[in-house]
Amino acid sequence: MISKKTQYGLKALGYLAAEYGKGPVLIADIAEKKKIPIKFLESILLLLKQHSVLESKKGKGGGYFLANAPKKTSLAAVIRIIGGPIAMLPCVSLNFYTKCEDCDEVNCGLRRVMAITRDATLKVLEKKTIQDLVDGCVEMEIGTI
Amino acid sequence: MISKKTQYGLKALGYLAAEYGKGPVLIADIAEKKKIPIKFLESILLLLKQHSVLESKKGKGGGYFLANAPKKTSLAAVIRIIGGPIAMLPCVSLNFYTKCEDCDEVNCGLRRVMAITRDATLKVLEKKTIQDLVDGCVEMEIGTI
DNA sequence: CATTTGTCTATCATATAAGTAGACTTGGCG
DNA sequence: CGCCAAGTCTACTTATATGATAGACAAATG
Repeated sequence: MISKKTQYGLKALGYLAAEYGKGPVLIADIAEKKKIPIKFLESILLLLKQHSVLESKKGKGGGYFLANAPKKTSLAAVIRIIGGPIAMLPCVSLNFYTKCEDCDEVNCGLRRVMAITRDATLKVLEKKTIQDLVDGCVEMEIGTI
Repeated sequence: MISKKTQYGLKALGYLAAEYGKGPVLIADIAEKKKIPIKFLESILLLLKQHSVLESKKGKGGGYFLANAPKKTSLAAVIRIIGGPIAMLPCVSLNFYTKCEDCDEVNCGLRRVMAITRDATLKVLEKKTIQDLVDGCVEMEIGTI
């Protein structure tokens, strides 16, 4: 289970993806449309900005907007920023690895299985981007037709 | 991330899988070998027994043992018993579904992606069993040679 | 310079996780 | 029968994470 925080962050990004190219979007606007507590959302957006997923503009006419095209940011990246590790165990995490006390990692059966699980999950989350979070009809891959 | 509790449960099952067919195993034995706080382990094993994953025998010569052959119990089943949902969001959980307030599930982009992720994860966890948790050399699939 | 908007710090409430203690029950065995 | 070895159950305790809120501060626009 991902935290509410991560969920809120992903929803907000989906909204910003839909508004991409239309200039800054108000925090209050996102909060209302996506039904997210505004002060909580503030901290999430700030975090995403600090990790270069978002950019912002202050003052009148300001707001938040995606730092890059929606397709450029994977869901895995976002989840790692807000929610931390994607793997089910610290000892199989690629980005948040911590050594497993009390077990020989080389022979650990649990570790072996969890590594496989991680790969399967990541295969999806690395490929999907915040473009895929846009609500409504499924976005077609136009490609280079 | 799965909880320590789930992790302990899986490790314990891995140990019991290795001892399968050799009669009851003491809680204290599992706790020592797998370095799990004994009282904590007690409650986990009891929970697994209540869900028919384990059986136990009381009194002298008693202990815990698998209710079925190691291959018969999937990791998904165990994780659901101890740790709850496998999906990343309640609204895409197959076994612990709760309706998503504040969002139209049909059109929710996040939900769509999380359902795909869940499928990828489950494909592994439904297939792997506690047989796969046995430490040491990778178990070969002998099959019906 | 005043208003709008994002930024930052601090705090709080609650829930969950993790672990501990001790009494109770069951069953084997002499 | 009666002891002892095991699992069973109840009740806490403590630590940490989560979710949320309030308010002061800083920057940019017009």
